[in-house]
Amino acid sequence: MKRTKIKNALNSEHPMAEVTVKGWVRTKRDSKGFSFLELNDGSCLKNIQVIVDHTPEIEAELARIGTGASVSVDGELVESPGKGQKWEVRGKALKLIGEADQETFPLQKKRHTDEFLRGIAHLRPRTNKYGAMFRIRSELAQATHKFFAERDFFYVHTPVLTGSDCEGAGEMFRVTSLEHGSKAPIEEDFFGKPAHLTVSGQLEAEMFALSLGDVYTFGPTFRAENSNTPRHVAEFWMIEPEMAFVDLEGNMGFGEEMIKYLVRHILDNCAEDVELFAKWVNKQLMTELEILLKKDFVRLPYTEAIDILLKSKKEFEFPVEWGIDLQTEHERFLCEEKFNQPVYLYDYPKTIKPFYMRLNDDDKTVAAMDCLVPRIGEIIGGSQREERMNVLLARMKEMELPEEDYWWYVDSRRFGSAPHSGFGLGFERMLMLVTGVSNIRDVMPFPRTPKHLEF
RNA sequence: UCCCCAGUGGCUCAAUCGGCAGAGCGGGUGACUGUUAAUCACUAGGUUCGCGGUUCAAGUCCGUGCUGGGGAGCCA
Repeated sequence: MKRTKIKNALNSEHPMAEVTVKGWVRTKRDSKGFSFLELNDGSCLKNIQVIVDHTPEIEAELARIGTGASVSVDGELVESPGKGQKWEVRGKALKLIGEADQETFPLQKKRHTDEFLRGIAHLRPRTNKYGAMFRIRSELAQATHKFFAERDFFYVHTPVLTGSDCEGAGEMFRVTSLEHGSKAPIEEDFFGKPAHLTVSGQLEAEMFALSLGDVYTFGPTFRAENSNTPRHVAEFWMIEPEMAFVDLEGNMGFGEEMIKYLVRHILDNCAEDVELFAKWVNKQLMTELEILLKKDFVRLPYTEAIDILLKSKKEFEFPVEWGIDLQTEHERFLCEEKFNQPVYLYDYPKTIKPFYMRLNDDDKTVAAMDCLVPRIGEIIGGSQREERMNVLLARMKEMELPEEDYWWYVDSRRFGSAPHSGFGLGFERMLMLVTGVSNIRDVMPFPRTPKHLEF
């Protein structure tokens, strides 16, 4: 018989004379003459309760069934006479599919620490919390595409492999098909020149914004930084919209609209899973998200931010003056203490920002923007791009970038250039925002961090 | 990479001043005719992260390495 997903069985409007459910046993409770099984198949947070009488055939199966085993149950869906659930399955036939040895199966019925579960990342989606996490992750990805589709954006697949080794100041992963330790000249390597994993699809996305209008990329991104923090991983997913004929203000407005849309979508579509996080992970979660949805994001020019920091009379480890790159302590003060809500900082000094950001009329600042949210820090980083070819070339020269490596990028300004803007939004940080989880390693199926390439 | 903290049974933790390694949960066995992290009884389970040192004696003190966590830096 066709399998009914537990989610659908639990949401059933009426009893079912014949039903088959399959899933993993969360717990088994034996009595004389009958047993209860709690079954979860991942379709939703809740388990379905199965009751089976101890016929000889069923008893033989039950003897080998414990927490973690996968089973199949044929029976009927009936209203449960017990408290705690509406429906239960009265099992007629019970079949063990995959045994789980109780002596060595690492998941128990009790709560485990996140640290322990990280060590068994291959099994943690079988827990309530991580099951909920990865259902939300899936929904958040779907919502991202939905958001863009509803606004007539095109989804662009920018390359993961890149040939420019000066794509950014960040450390990049080298890609090669040569043997380790090979002394062969670079010309003999696969591409005949140094190849790396992408740190951003932005430059390529810009080419498509200047042809398809509104586009976005959504894919994996790599950073070889030796970072050991709860906010950094070597491989993560980034959403990067790029929009033609949009200035910095439009860019910030769009980012705010997007964050609010995604939060709203998850609250509306993953209520049960989110509730788990609000209850067990972060008690302030719902309050935080309500504030985020209700208030307009603060818009604060960098220069004013420096002013606020100077006037705060707060002792910072890193002294504040105009021109510095803001440190974590500064960002936290502004976002969590001063405003306690999402804050856009914009118009940064050109000296601390990359070459492609549009130079403002003051000749000192560029049209950059960062969106900071409490608890997470930077969730969006973006800018209006420099569309004036002569200014762009001057900036590249200033920063000693080899023009020839960017010939195609400069070409987009040579032919039919237009104002355009975009930003990058860290997908995992967005997940941390909606779930209240504080370590990025716990919002990814198999996180990659320095010295960790297990699974 | 730097600073701080931690590592004891499968998991979460305890162990006084350096003096017999323990509990709860989980596992196993049994009891129980509607359980809900079921309950009750019995039971097994230890290289106290590795290496070296101090000491009559080290889970405990010292050195070192590894692992984990937190903070910072790095970070398109």
